[in-house]
Order: sequence, then structure tokens, then C-alpha cells
Amino acid sequence: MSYTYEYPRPSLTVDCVVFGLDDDDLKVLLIQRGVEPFEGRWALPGGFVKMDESLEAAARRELEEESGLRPGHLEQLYTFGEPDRDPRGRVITVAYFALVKLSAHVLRAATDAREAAWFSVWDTPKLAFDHADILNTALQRLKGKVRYQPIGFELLPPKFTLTQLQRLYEVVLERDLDKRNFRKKILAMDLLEELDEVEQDVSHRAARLYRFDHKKYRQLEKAGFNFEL
Amino acid sequence: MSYTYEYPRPSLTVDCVVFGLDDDDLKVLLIQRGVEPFEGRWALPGGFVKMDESLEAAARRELEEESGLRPGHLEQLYTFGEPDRDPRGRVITVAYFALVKLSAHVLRAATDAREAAWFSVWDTPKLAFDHADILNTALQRLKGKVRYQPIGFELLPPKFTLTQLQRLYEVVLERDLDKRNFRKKILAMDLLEELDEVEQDVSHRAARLYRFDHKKYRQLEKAGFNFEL
DNA sequence: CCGGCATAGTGTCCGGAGCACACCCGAGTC
DNA sequence: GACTCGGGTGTGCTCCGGACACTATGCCGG
Repeated sequence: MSYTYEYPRPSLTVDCVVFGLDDDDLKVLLIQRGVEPFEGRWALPGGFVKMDESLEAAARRELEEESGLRPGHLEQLYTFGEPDRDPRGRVITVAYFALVKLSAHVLRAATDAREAAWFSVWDTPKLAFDHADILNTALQRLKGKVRYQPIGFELLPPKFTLTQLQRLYEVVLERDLDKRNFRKKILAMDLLEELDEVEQDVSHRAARLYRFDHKKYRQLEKAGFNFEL
Repeated sequence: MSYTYEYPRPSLTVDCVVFGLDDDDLKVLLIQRGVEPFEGRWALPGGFVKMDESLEAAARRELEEESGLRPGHLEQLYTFGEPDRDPRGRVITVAYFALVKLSAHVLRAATDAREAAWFSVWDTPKLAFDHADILNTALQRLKGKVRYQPIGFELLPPKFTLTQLQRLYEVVLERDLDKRNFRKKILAMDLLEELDEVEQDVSHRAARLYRFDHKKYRQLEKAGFNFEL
């Protein structure tokens, strides 16, 4: 089967930058390429867009195929299209960025991926194509976004302690936050539901668990509220 | 001449949302299509990407070809790729968004554009394709961006009065601002150079002119300063 | 020449938010 | 039962943002 056009056309791919939080390390999902070019190199999961699927659908499909993940939050990041970014010819890639609860999923490599694994974002192997640029762009976006949209919760398990939440912000923003002020601010928003449970199996006083109240957030959002820090 | 591939490929276009400020109305540049589909309809300027040019270069080229404009600020906005957004088949478009000084350019329609003209963003004709969505996305971005990056200045002539600047913000943000607070804040940033000139040809007390100090801004930016409102 | 008009330009006060800061609590360990 | 380790809490000061109204200047017209 072959396809003929009057003018040359680029290929179109999607790539996904998937972040996960492991205690106090921010991780990114990488796959090891099983095919040329860059066979054996680590890269962001992604692949070609089918002719009848939307870009976002393609991103979800490729991600699931190559790693088994089905992210909650997924949004378009940026489109990379330098003429020489792929040795196979002109390939445009639309990058997506996603957040997942690291605990909730098991990785499973498949299709063109030899393996899938989490790497610390501060310490990745050399990446294929321009994927290092893409990763960087995603990190910037995450930093900017986490402060004024409550997307950070996507990285945590459903029940979490305030300390975990604070650590998350500290890791993403790369700076320390004051414990009392952080708690004061986040609780004042009235978006967390205080549970009658405490964490288990810790060798010190157990911290109270909280849950993010999505419903309340949507209400406030409609009313023109804006989340900040 | 024809091009044959093993798998089907989408076409790739770029489209530009160009904003200009006319006194106190925010304008967007539209062209009237001279070819099918949507012949005669107004649309955003844009066109096909060549195989050896970057996306941004394509956006600049198309914009210049169809309207004669060469924008200062140009940045990627979003990529639109719904399978049915173009009746000719699968066409992905990378949208760019640009700001120009309305006064500094003369429009000149060419190539596939029958005509080029400025329209108030609040009152555009019916647009081709999904260009209304694109315009909307651009407006949101402009609103968000103008508050924490000094891009608004791209819309004004090099020398402007504080009142002009305030109007710009009021128009973009769609709300009134307090004159004294606005002046206080903007002057406190120390990014405006006060000139020894006043506006001309007005039938009332003439306002002092200011110029944006790009050099100082870049310095502050490096030092981790951030512009806000 | 004078009065009117249109916009320029300017300072203060108040309340809320951010930030710095230190101590007691509870649970498990040895 | 003493120690250790993080959990959890309140206060005061400062600074910033927002509300608010009057005088100054230049042009125009009568």
C-alpha cells in the first residue's frame, strides 16, 4: 500500500512527557527504543498519529501501547518541527505533558519499546532526537502551571499528608517553603477534605490524611476563584 | 511532480493570529480567502509549511506574503489537529500568535488572499475552518500573558503615554484599572524611560511620553525579576 | 483676555496577605 | 521512661494592593 500526494508532506508524531512523583523525587517516564533510528537509546514515549484520530487520542494510545499508562491529566505542551530534528526526514511532533500517580500504575513495555522505566528528571540518560529539549520545555511548563492550577494533586495518591503535598511543591519549584505558611494557605482555600485517618507504618507521630475535593474545586472555579500557590 | 509514502500523511499548515491596537480597540488581522475551500470567507493568514523551513519561519513567510506584516513578537500558540477541521482532508495547523504596532505597517494583500484587513476582535465576521477557536485561544493567551510579561509594549508605538498603556491593559483584560495605582506600579518597576517630550496635537494638556527600556528589562529578567501587571 | 473643558498628574489611608519565627504533641524505639 | 523524629499549631510585623478626589496644564471659543 502506498500514498501519493501532489506536494511533499511531513510525518506527524506525538510524544508524551509523563511526570510522576516518587517520595521526593520527580520522575519522568522514558522508553528504550527497539527500532532505528536511535535503537537502544532512551526516549519519550510516542509515535505516529493515525489519519483519523485526534492528536490527544494519539498521545493516549501511544502512551498506553508503550507503557501501559493511562494518565489523568494530559495537555498539549508544544509542537517541535525543526527540519532536521529527525534523521528519517521531516517529522513534526506534537508534545503532550501528563501527570500520573506513580503508585497507581505498573509499567509494561510493548510495541516499539524494549523497556519502559522511570528516571529522575535531574538525571536522565542521553535522549534520542530533540527529546531533551522537549523534556526541558515540559519542566518549565510544570513549574509555571503548578502554582496557579491545582494539578499537583494528580501526582499524589488519593489520600496524602500535607507534608507530602508540600514536598511535591518543593521538588517541582526547586525551593523550600515555610511549613506553617504553606499549611495556612492551602487549608484556607478549603479545597482539601480532612479525613479521619492517619498514615500507617511510620516510626513517628502519624500525619493526618487529606483528600483533594474535586467537586468543590469545580464549583469555586466556576465562581471565578483562582488557585495560587 | 508527486510524492509517494508508505503510510498516509497529513498536511501541515501554520496560521497566525496577529493582534494590533487601534486607540482603544483590539484588532485582529484577517484575510479574505481567494481560493477554495471557504473562498471569499475571512480567515487567519497562514498556509502550508515547506519541507525545509522551520515552523516559525513558515509563519513569518506566510504572514509577510499575505499581508506584508513583519511582527516583532511571534510565538507558538497551539496546534490544532482534529481530523475533520479541514474539508480537504487531514490538515494539522500550528497556530502562532503575534503582536504588531498597528501604526507601523501598511497592509498589502497578496498570493491566496484577496484582501487583508483589521477587525475588532469583539466583532469579526464568520471565519473559515476552526479559526474562531484559534482566535479564542489566542485571546485567552494574550490575557494571561500580558499580565506577567511585558509584551503589551509590542502593541504600542515606541513612544507612548501612560494613559495609552493603561488603555491597552484595560482593553486586553476587559476591565477598568485605577489610574493612580496603575501608574504607581508600572513606574515602580523602573522599566519606563521618561522622555522630555509630550504628545502633540491634542486639544488639552499634553501627556508626557515614555519609552520602554528593553535593555533594563533584560537585565532585570536575568536577575530573576518578574513583571506583573 | 477670560472662562470652560478635557485630560494629566499626584498622595494617603486601610485592610489583608505574606512571611518570619518557636514551641508542644504523639508515637515508636531502645 | 527517656529520646528521637516528624506532626501540628498562633502571633505579630511588614509590605503590597486597592479605594479614593482634587489640583494642574494647555487648548479653545467667545
